[in-house]
Amino acid sequence: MSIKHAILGFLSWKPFTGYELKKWFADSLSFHWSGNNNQIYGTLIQLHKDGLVTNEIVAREKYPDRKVYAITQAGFDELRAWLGSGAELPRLRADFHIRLAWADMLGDEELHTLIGAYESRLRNQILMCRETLRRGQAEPARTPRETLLWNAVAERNAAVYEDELAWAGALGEKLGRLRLDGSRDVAREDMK
Amino acid sequence: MSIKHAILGFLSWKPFTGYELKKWFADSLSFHWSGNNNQIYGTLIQLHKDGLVTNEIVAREKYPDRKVYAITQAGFDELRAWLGSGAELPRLRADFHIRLAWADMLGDEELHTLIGAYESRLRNQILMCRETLRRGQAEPARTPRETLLWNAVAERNAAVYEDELAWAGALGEKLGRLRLDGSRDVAREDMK
DNA sequence: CAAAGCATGTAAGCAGTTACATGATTGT
DNA sequence: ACAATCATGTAACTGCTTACATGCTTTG
Repeated sequence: MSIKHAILGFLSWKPFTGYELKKWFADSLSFHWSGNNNQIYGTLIQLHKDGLVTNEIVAREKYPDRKVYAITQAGFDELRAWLGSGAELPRLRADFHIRLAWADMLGDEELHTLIGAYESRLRNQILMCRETLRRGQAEPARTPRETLLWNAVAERNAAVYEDELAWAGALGEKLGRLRLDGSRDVAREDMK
Repeated sequence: MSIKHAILGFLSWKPFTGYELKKWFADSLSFHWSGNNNQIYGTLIQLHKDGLVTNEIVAREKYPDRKVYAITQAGFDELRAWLGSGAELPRLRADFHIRLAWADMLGDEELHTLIGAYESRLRNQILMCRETLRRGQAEPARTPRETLLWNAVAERNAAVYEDELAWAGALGEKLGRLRLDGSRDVAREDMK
């Protein structure tokens, strides 16, 4: 997977400038791209070379010129072919899980604090996702089916954070129980 | 996040060769790294340069020499410092979700097939995860707490695929319902 | 008057991937 | 005979990231 097809996707909707695409990527919580210039402008140049998009320079007073990109038939065909090809498995890249694998080096307090910090970060992210979802799915919304698809993706994205939060909470509790079942020394340490 | 700290983690357990580490990464379903040579051997060379590991060449009859890497105190300190630092948010990179965002171009049949293919891939992956979990958490298992942590991570990894499958199933149903509520033409198309 | 927005682009670098290269040994 | 395992390493590449560079305009 690369950002290429996502850009073609946006352009299949309507023409955009690099700057506008950048904002879409940067603002989206479901598409996990930073929206950095190098990648977007670079990919657009490549797509243009490959004949998948055309561009038109629109000069304006008082503001910089805009380079408006539009999808070509070849671009449309490429997008459609990609849609039909098999998707990769989803992949949760969770720094935190790698850390946990070696976290037995840490004391109970420290581990507990770490999990707590992770939970609070997750809670914050969930609030943002939920707020975005609540504020409406203005997005494309050209057909009921498209709206359903966009909402499903955004919903699933939020759910991943929520599930992760629930899992972290359950883990914290399990660790607490293990702590009680364990040595009295550990229990005493608990009282600071 | 990079593989650097995961390698230090393994070495904090006991000394390993690059070849052995490679297998750990390649075989793990929870650590999402391919276990390619370039990255592992390269990182080991870097870690050695930085004084975080030592290496000892062990010559053997009939087999190639082994370069056995061991963690140093500096490496241990680095690992511990990293563990204490804040973790990033988890990030589900799902090709399939990006595809769905533009899948309204596809016909009902085609979309249904696509979701079905994704579900079957997920089911397969879940079987593998569950089998690995069932066959026991031999892994490090030096303390009950470490076992708990490793199991929790593996469990969460499997759950992500299961949740994704449930979500995809629910999405398929929603699309089906929308289809019935929609035009008769679509319904007729259904009968092939 | 400073910050944010509009708009394009480049430089440098990190993390990770597949594939190549070598060569003995063991299992099917 | 062929494939897999043991074992180390390199080359070439993709995808993505932060930060830099420019310069005008609008908003706070």
